[in-house]
Amino acid sequence: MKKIDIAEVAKAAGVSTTTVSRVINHVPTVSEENRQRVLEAVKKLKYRPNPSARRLASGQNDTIGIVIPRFADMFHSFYVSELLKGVGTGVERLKLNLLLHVTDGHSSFDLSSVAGVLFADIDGNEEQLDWVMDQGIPCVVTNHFIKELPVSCIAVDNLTASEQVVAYLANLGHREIATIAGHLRTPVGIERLEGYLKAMKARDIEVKPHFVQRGDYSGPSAREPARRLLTHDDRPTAIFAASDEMAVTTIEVALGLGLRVPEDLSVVGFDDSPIAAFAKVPLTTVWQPLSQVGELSVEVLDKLMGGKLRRPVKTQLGTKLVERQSCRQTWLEH
Amino acid sequence: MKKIDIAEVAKAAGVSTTTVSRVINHVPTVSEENRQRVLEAVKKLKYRPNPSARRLASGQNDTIGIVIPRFADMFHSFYVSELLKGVGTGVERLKLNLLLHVTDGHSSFDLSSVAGVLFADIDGNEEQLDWVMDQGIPCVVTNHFIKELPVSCIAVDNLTASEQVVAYLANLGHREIATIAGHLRTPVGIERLEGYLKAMKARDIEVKPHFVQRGDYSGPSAREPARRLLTHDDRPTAIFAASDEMAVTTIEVALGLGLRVPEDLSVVGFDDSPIAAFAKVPLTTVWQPLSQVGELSVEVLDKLMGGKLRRPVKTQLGTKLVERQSCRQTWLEH
DNA sequence: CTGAAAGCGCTAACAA
DNA sequence: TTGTTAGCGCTTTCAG
Repeated sequence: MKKIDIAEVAKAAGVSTTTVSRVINHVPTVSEENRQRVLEAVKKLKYRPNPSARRLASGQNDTIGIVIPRFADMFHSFYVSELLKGVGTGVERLKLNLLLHVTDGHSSFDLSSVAGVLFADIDGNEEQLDWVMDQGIPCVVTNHFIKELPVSCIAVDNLTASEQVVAYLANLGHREIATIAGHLRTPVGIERLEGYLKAMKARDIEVKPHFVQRGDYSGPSAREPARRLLTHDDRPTAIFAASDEMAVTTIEVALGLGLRVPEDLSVVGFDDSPIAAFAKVPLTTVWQPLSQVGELSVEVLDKLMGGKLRRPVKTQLGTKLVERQSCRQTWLEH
Repeated sequence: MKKIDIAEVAKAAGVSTTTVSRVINHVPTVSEENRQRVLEAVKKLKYRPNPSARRLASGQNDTIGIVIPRFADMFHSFYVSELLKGVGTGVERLKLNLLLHVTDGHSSFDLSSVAGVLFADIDGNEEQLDWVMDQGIPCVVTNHFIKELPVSCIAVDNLTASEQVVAYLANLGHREIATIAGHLRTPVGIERLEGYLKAMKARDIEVKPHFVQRGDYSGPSAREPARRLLTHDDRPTAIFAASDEMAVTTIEVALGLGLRVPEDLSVVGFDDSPIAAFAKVPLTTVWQPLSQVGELSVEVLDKLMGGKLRRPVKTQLGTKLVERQSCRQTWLEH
């Protein structure tokens, strides 16, 4: 079974390769008769145009790469699924192809075969980003707002989101508001903490030293911080955790200590991951427009590739506080 | 800024294009001196070989496509993340590229640019599968065990898994075991129900008509079935739900009805999704080797593409029952 | 509306 | 060890 190329089809249809090419590419200047003959030949021979040859000849490349750092934990899984949903939508709408690369950090993949790159976060992929930028390949970074580099970033506004959480809690009458922060080596973690600090300050609420604890977003990492907070003489009436996992763990610790949630303790999470709704106490948390981030990123990348955008774009999308049942007004506590 | 091709580099390095090609492709028969000169020229000119030209000339294609049906619900998200983790690993190990296509069902994507296709389930993608098989493109289907078609399938052994659930429950002393099945139009749903039925029969336990209820895997879909089961005069002491979401909902309904879990009702789920561990009552459920499925699929596909495999492979991977706190021995109930 | 011919950038014999 | 020379399969002028 020999391979069928455009010439075979042309021969079978009794036309030139050019005409076949025209039919394939939907160029209108082909007589209906020829078009039919070509279409028939294509079907009969099961002809499939060679994409490499196509791209080579037309000098085009419509595939973008997306690099995703290690999927380890649940947060990343949820984050990635949501992001991918948006990216998938965008890619489909713009008729692009998506080359996926799940990286463990340093494996260099064939970024060369791609017209643009999307970094789903870059924690651990800094060198790859550098390389891509160095090569002048258009790229967009999501979830990681990089102020220093002239690169496009699409992320969620974590700072404002955290401020809103504190505002919400304060409106409920809370003043003893503690936080369990996430990793402080990434912008996300830093911003969530800063938002808390800023909002507290804005309301002239004192941030007692032990009110700022740290975890790493994972559930177990919040166990100790939560215990410290809740067994302290001066315990908070509300805790803002930088992830839903940590919030859920916090609730568990509280319950284990004989505290009632939300009666004795209000808890707010971040992410609105699936566990939030199913948790022992349905969690009030921050929803992020992750799939929008994905879709927008593709759009921006596409423009970048098309040269329709000269300067890097830096965008932050808003979040929404979703109220469930883990918070309560202080004056109802008694 | 003109485009740099291999000829430019050759000129700059004072060698032929062939030599440059050799250096790029790590062909050993190049003098150290020339190699260095080429490398320098490459760096100075920021030369990046054109992947299309490369593939065209070498007649190779090392990218595989993965098509993922609509991500709608949580189950799919979790399923996809896990699968992708495995696929990512496999692809990296085998030095393949991964073209991702998230489909809403019928959009035809550029499967032509790919040497093999992985279908992450095919619910709703039947025509695409047909087309790919028709074109003779190697492919592997996961999660969906297709007996009728000569196509490779890698899936989880749902039948045995369900049998084991019933066995587990029976060993705990339960005889009044009901089930809330999932979609019965896909093999997964059917197998989970069949496993239940088969195991019940094997133990000579009567399956009362109302003991077989149906949902669609989603949490809300189990609400009515659970209520029917639990408000029935002849209510079961154990319920096996075909998904964790449905199991969690079942627990909620039971709790709402004043039943205790696991004291008055044992519940088993399926998937071991993240919500299982965080649920109100930590859920005993079935863990599936999803990432292994992904990795194995890539391996099989690679062999298929390399012609190292003539017949389609049909493999079922085993599951594991993970015990948490939603089940209890019947004789402890009183 | 159609076709001949000139590449697209690279690889792979084949010589040297 | 190196270079010459054909293509790889398709698109795209440019005449007709």
